[in-house]
Amino acid sequence: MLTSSQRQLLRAISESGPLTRTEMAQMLGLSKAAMSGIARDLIDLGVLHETEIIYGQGRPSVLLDLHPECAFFVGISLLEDPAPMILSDLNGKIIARQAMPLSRDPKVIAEAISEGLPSLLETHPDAKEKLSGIGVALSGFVDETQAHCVQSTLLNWQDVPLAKIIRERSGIETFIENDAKAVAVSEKLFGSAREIQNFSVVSLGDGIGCAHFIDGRLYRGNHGGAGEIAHCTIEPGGAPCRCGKRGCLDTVASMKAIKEMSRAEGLKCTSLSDIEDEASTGNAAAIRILHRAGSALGLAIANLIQMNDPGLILITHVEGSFEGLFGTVVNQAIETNVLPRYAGQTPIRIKRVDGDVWARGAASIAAHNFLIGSHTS
Amino acid sequence: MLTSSQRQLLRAISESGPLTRTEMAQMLGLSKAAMSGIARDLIDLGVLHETEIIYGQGRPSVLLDLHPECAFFVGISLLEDPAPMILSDLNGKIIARQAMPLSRDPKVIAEAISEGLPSLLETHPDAKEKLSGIGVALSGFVDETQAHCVQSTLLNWQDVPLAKIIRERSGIETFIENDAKAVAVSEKLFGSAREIQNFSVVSLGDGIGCAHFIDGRLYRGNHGGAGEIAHCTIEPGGAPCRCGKRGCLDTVASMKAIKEMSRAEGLKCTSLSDIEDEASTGNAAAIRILHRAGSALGLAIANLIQMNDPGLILITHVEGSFEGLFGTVVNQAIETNVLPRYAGQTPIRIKRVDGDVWARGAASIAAHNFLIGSHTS
DNA sequence: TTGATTTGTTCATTTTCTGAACTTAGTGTC
DNA sequence: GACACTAAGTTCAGAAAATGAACAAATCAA
Repeated sequence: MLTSSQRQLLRAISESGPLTRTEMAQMLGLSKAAMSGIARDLIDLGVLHETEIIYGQGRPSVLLDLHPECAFFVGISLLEDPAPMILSDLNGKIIARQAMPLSRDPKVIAEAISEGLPSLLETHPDAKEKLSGIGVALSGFVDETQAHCVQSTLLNWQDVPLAKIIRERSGIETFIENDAKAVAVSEKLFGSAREIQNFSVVSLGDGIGCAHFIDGRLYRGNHGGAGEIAHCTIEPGGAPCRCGKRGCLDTVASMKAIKEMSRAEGLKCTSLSDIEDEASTGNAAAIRILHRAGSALGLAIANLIQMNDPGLILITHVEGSFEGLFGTVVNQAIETNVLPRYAGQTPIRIKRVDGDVWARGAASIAAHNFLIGSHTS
Repeated sequence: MLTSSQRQLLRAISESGPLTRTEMAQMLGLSKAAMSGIARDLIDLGVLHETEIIYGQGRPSVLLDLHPECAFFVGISLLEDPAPMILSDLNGKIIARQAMPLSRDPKVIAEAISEGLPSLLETHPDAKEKLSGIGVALSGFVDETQAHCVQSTLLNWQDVPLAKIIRERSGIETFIENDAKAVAVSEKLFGSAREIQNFSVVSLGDGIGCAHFIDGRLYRGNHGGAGEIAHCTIEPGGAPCRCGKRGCLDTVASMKAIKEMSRAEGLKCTSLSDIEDEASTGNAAAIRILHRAGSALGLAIANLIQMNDPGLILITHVEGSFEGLFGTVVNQAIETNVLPRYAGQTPIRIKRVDGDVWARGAASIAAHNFLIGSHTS
């Protein structure tokens, strides 16, 4: 078990990248003497290692960084069938990847994970010994201990103690998390939001997910529902949504909605690019659909900016690109719906992600618990 | 200066009310031995005192509570002219109240405060000696050190180091804060949100303000702009707003907007009750106005709930009441725009506040800095 | 009255951090 | 190349904060 100071240090390095001992001492507000000891302990534990030597005036300083292979993590996404299962190191690098059948029965899932583990761990000589946690990403609400799935429509679950079941079957520390929140954590740990304390991730796929980091910590909300942007009412009195109300963002701007609207207009559409292509040739229906979806998403994001004033909005998307009409409309809708004095002040970063997002996010949940712990401040 | 443990303890008592030493030890995760010493020190300092004795099995336990008169605070609201100036104790009780002329010149403000202080402090024998801070509430953006006013349209300020100016002139520790955020802090310290970690305050007056507490701390946002709900677009393409864009919540649901719309319809309206009265007699224009305003506010609050999943929404209002049509429409709009599975899960509390809100909020900023400090976690 | 029970205190010990002096390993200058 | 100069990192004695175990205190229950 790590001490509180050791955790703080790991967190600082995770945010800032490699640091010298003197920098670390300043950041944590500790003396050089104390820092010296903490660093020595973490080096002895194999968690930190010396990397570069920086020459300047005076004695050269030594950069310390996390040792990427001091711990390994397994991430599993329960959002796809078959469910991807990856092995990652402390840098978020994917070392191996395999799949397991998806099930709705928690015990069957635990069994499948346990059976898949040996072959996954075989891919790296140290992985088995240094496996430090399993993370699972799923669609639904998760409690703040990252152990219980409170509710999942997709999996038809109510109060399932999934983490405990997997932990007992596999013997490995396990944490679960909502899909969008897992992606946010992976962006904070491994991605482009490392040093940012307040940011929101909006993940655009078949559905729309969102999660907030506030003051450097994932904000889960009082019932685990923070970031449920998909069911914000964007078109009052609009199309009925599967959630029971009308005009949700999900009914207009999710990929599923875009595809459905296209089909209704007689356009063939298997991905965003299909409609973008149609729109670029001047097809009025395609243009209308993209405008409607883009304006809705932009408005929702603008409202998010107004409400929470994040330091960054990170939009992740799987399909197509943001170079076309859709992206343009989204950006413009954000601009026109944000307080003019603020417009452009909040960076919007677009990131195309691959099929590993969810599994990588899941692994980052385990990594986060290893590095920083869940209940620290 | 207080130690970190002492601060944590004060925070816990401020949230939970009086506690026994054993309860405190459990809450902070400390040993009884450590707690014993910390409590003794704070009692010696006059900050804590023993109140009630609880009899049960075993040795009776002693409740410790904050000593209300261990510190006094001055709160000033720069939102009204003349500017109210109050003296409050650590319970938020207003001990004395006076006023000073409002000015846009920071130096004149500092001067007026310093000149007003002696007569204010005279009202209580200990106040002068135990004055622990001045808090100032204003309309505008404030930096995270609560010292600089980054921008204020109302006062026509840009980067004014108001806290420093007042501190230098008066010799008293001073902090400034945005109006809505100050109200949120006073609700957390003195009001009905004491024990709640995640909540949002929506203050309805001539304008609409909003502020969030997240994980027990005021969330200021990356540019101090968190909670700018008034300029969320609620009616896309709607009425032009003084901020430069269109359809802001402020143009439909603020008291100012309601009054203006009423006037445009030929209704005389000096307060919310006037239109409520008209509506109750069946006046179609009045009903229309209240419906429009109420739906807009309700939608904005519903979106807030979806985005942030707070544990409580506290709506504060000065004029009229929420018993009439307006309140009904607001509540209904919230219900219909929140994910049905969640509807009713987030408590909405309505609170009518008096003319002291802003000044009390200002005082609570000083009290918060005394009790908890600004940069603790 | 006696035992059970739980709060709160005391004190020796451990853990964690600090401050000051010191060592180390370079740069810059003559 | 010898010299001062500079800044990083280490060492070590001592301060500060927390712990654990034993104990004193104050009640209830039988």
